[in-house]
Amino acid sequence: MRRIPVEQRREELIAAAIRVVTRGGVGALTTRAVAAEAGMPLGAIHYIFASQDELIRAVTDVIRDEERLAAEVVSLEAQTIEDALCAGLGAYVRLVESDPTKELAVLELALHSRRGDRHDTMRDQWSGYRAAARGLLEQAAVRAGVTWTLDLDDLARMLIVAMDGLTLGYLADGDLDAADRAIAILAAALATHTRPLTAEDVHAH
Amino acid sequence: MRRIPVEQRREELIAAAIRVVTRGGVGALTTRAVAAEAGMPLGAIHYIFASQDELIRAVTDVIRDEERLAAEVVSLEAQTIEDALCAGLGAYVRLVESDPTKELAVLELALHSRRGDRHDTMRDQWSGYRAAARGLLEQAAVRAGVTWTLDLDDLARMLIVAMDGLTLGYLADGDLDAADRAIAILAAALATHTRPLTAEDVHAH
DNA sequence: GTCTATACGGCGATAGAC
DNA sequence: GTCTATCGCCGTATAGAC
Repeated sequence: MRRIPVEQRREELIAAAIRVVTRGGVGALTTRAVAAEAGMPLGAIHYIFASQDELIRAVTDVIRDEERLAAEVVSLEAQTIEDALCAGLGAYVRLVESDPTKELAVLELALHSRRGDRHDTMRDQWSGYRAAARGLLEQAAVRAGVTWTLDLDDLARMLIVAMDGLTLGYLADGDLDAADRAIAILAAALATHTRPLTAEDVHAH
Repeated sequence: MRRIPVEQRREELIAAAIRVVTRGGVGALTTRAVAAEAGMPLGAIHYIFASQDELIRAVTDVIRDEERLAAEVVSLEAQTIEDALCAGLGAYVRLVESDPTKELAVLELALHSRRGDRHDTMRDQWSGYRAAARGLLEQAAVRAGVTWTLDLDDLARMLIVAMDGLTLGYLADGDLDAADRAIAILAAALATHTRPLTAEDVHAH
């Protein structure tokens, strides 16, 4: 073990912690469990992370970045805004379906960070989600040749509200069909707030 | 203490547990903390609840019933569907605003119950929320003299999706104005799916 | 029936051996 | 720099005193 550089060891510990928290929830995220999962001695954690709380913080940050990355990968081939939104939200729900406990862990970590003196962590996390959503909305509009008629930040917030709600709803009953119906209603509603691009819009750019 | 009937003691313990979990989260919901909060000896818990898990389950159930009750109390004086939805959702978000840590605890408990062998608990809880939402939608429609043009269960699900998302969003950044703007978008969208009552509708009843 | 005292294990953290 | 041994704390659960 002596030769492993600190940075790699740090990453391995975080990866192990993510597996642990995914499997057993925040309550199971203990230093002992992480060390065992990573195949490292217990003490290894404490000269990389000053405390358990610092480890949890690092895990939360990594998961946030992973999720943001996943969102940016979504490529929307659909032509209309409504189809694009249906496809995007549908893909997201199926991501939750493919690994529900992971999403459960994300929510648990977020709520955990909201407690105590780390309100900022959750604020930043959701702020990042909304920024990603805003980017997707812009991209979809360009592709469909339309422009949004409501404030983009408000629409992005609406989209994240929907994703959060869909996540909780799916975790509760696992009803994928019902989620799709809710998505259809929502996509149609958001698509209402677009209009075709005019020459002036193009010029304004 | 000898004279206190079991039922009352049970209720006091649950009330104490709710205070504890509201204050410190699921992680703080320990038998010692609850006993101290209730001013009872540690042992008192274990001949009322077989285990800590049973106590947590009881707490979850009580909170679920409380929330359902709160939802049914909402009286909508607004005349149009859109106003009624705005008022109802606005009132809900302000309930979250008035006691964020309580709502945080509700979510933590739900996610906690979803882990392990109690998937049913969260399913039933959300099912109850949707039933209440369905009732509110029906009531609001009657008052406004309209009828819904989409499946009521789907609309009710949409409403709960929105409430869950709004809750998480508000907990993240505490932006009440932004929540109101999202609510306005949503209320307008749902109001789209109504039409005025006709003579046939009245007759059908 | 009610409560005390305690057993037992898992936890985070650290001092000190290698 | 790396790991082991251990401390003190806190959790659940229970055996037995009142």
